[in-house]
Amino acid sequence: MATKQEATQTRERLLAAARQTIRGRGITGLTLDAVAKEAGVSKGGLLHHFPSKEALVEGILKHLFEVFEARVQHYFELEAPTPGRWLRAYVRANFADEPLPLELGTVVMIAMTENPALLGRVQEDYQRWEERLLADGVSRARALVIRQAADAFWLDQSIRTSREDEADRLAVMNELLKLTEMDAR
Amino acid sequence: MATKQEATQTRERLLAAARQTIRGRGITGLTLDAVAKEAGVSKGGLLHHFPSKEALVEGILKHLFEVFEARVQHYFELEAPTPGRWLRAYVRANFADEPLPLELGTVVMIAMTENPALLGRVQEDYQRWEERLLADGVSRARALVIRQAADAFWLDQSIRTSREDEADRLAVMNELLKLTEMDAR
DNA sequence: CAATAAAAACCGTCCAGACGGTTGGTAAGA
DNA sequence: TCTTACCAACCGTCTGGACGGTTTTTATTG
Repeated sequence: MATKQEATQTRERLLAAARQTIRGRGITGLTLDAVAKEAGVSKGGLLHHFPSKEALVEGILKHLFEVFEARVQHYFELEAPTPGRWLRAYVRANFADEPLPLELGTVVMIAMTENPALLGRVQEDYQRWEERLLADGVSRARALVIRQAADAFWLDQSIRTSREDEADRLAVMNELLKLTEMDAR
Repeated sequence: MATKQEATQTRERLLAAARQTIRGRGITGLTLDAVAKEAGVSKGGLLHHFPSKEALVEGILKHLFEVFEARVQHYFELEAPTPGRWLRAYVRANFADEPLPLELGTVVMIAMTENPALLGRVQEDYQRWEERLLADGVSRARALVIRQAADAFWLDQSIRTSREDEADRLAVMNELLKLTEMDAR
């Protein structure tokens, strides 16, 4: 029963449950009890994989970063090898359908306001993206603007109560993609 | 001792204390006890002014929105009456020095993930801005991009550990201001 | 201008449940 | 036999909020 494979599965189930808990119960709803219950695991079991809540938050954070990074990579390969390629991939990854950014934003927020030290540990990844995005053949200021606008997508999407913003979403994405090309350095 | 004026002062002290609590103890650190203690008021006193935690969050939210609105108004009056005037005021308000946006973002986040109904109540204000920003003589897509990028400023600033990003900050702001002018409709 | 009624502005205590985390165990594979 | 993977019960503290009291302000009279 306790094979290594099943252990990893449990770990992933716990991470998935944590994400679901955030989606369903909000920031302060992310508690050990809730996550354990959501995953169908005892709290002791949860604490076996993540020995503290901080460790759990860090786990979610790292996992989401990894998923997001994979997404960027995916879109990068589909993108034409012209200046702004990384930026366009980054934009597309943010505007992809699955609601990853919302959870990512939430967890980043928790970490940010509550445990800056933790955030620092994950920041290396962020730094790597930053460098790629800024050495992408687009002016620094323009690149920063594009990244910021893309980052804010989840925020924006969450504030406006679900109107049929599909058109706007595409419009914003296309505008950002265009901005990567109008400013080749 | 408890004149109407001082009562309002207490209310404002409570709101200030709540903001300070967020800054100092993070999202989950925002508790009634903590706020009351920070304000030097009993918990009963706090609950007199804000009969529930939800009411407190709503109070902070409304207050911050008001402050921000006043800021936008202020910068609007300084701005040249050419297309993109509201957008430029909005950008400047976001990039102003005082660290309002971080708390705003935090509270919006709490409300957003935890109590969407509450957020809806404050959304009228947001809607008003939105309309102004979109009827500003700049194309819709461009306007949306600019607003999003401005919104994300606080997020961005908080994630990157205080490097000397002052130059970047100004660069981003100026780029956004420029983008309001390059796209007159 | 008192006298007084009534409302508003608080305080201090208490509580039931939720919180993060500990402990002592069991079962199974290596 | 030792380690890994888990469970169930439990602990001390904190949580949002209820409650009853007390003091101060305001409104209403005579």
